[in-house]
Amino acid sequence: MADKSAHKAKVRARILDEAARALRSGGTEGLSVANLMKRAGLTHGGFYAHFESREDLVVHAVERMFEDSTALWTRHLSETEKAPDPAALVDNYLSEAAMRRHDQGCPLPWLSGEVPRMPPAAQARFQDGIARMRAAIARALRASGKAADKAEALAASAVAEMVGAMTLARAMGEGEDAAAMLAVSREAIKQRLLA
Amino acid sequence: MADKSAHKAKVRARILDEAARALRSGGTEGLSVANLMKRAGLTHGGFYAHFESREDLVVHAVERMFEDSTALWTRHLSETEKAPDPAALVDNYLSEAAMRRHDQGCPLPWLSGEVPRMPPAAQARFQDGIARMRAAIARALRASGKAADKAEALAASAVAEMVGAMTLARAMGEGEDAAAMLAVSREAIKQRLLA
DNA sequence: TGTACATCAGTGAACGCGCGTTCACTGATGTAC
DNA sequence: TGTACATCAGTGAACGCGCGTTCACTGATGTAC
Repeated sequence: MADKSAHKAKVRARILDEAARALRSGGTEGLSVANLMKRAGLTHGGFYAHFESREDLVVHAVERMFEDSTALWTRHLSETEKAPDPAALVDNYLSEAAMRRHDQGCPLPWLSGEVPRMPPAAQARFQDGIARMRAAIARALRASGKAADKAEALAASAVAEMVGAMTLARAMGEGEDAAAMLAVSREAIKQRLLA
Repeated sequence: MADKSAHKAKVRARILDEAARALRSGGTEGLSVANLMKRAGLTHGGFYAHFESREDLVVHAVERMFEDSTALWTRHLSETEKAPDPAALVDNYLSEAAMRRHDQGCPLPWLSGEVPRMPPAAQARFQDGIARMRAAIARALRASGKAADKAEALAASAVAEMVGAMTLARAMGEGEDAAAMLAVSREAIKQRLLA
């Protein structure tokens, strides 16, 4: 029985991984149950052993995307720095590598435009994810000596520009113009945060 | 004949208006030919007298959205100011009224996440729209005394934060938190632009 | 001015297709004795 | 240890539905004479 449920959890995780990938590249509407299950190496009927409905899947896939994103962020910080460095966060988030990675990373630039049309539970995940991202940056700013209220406002503004810049860079086709857009925003944000 | 083609142009415009509305509230996938034509007061078969395909419609609807947005912008400026004032642009773009208007305004916060999946011709409209928006702000900054290279970088950063802040505010549910997000970004951007 | 004809925007039935979901089933695995 | 039974992840055919697109048609309008 332990084996059986461990197997089930693994398969569920595989489905969620594929769902996250599909959501990033195709948006909410680009994810179909049949395609998803084929990519996970199963047939479509088996889907309902793991999720109540397609909507239920979307909610959990969004949750998973934020968990992955947070994990990536945390790992990157603990590998490179002792104390979280706001500038490193920004450079990492707005790197060209992050722009071109379509299988990992923060869901906001991919999906935030669709949030108002998502199921309420998924909307809640996004609102939570936005709040966590702001809090993480605010924390890093306070650790580097900023006053609490200044840190909150700076963090909110930084998150807005990071999400906007990444979204626009991808909309611009991920070429030279897009890379230049990222570079401009990296510098603008860091200048504000370190001032 | 003049009457007939004037009529056709009017109907085409009505279809495009409804398409723009549908795109804003439902994204690219939320627009169906049958629904659209019903809203325009026609039956679905007649669609192909006006557009080659659904894809062709999306391209023209995006074009129309940018035209509307530019017109709104221009009208607002000429009504309220002689010379374009960067601060007024920002306040206008990131107003709570703009956040809650779902039938007008800039297509970027609604659709920029979907651009990479749009037909190439629609992508080109977006890239053009982004460039125009940056150029308009840069022009206003130069007019208010900024050096040309500074103006370009400031404008790019401002556009990124404006699009990001509006997208996030809508994702946050358009309530108090969302309004606060807009207020923080308005102040952050204006401080940079006017410094 | 009046009549015959051509044009073409718009109608509505029909098409093939992929979608989310259901369901009777299979067969490997875990449990009870 | 060996056998009988229960569980349940996964299969694959089938469902009803809305989609984009096609097409034969209608009927109002504009043109030619």
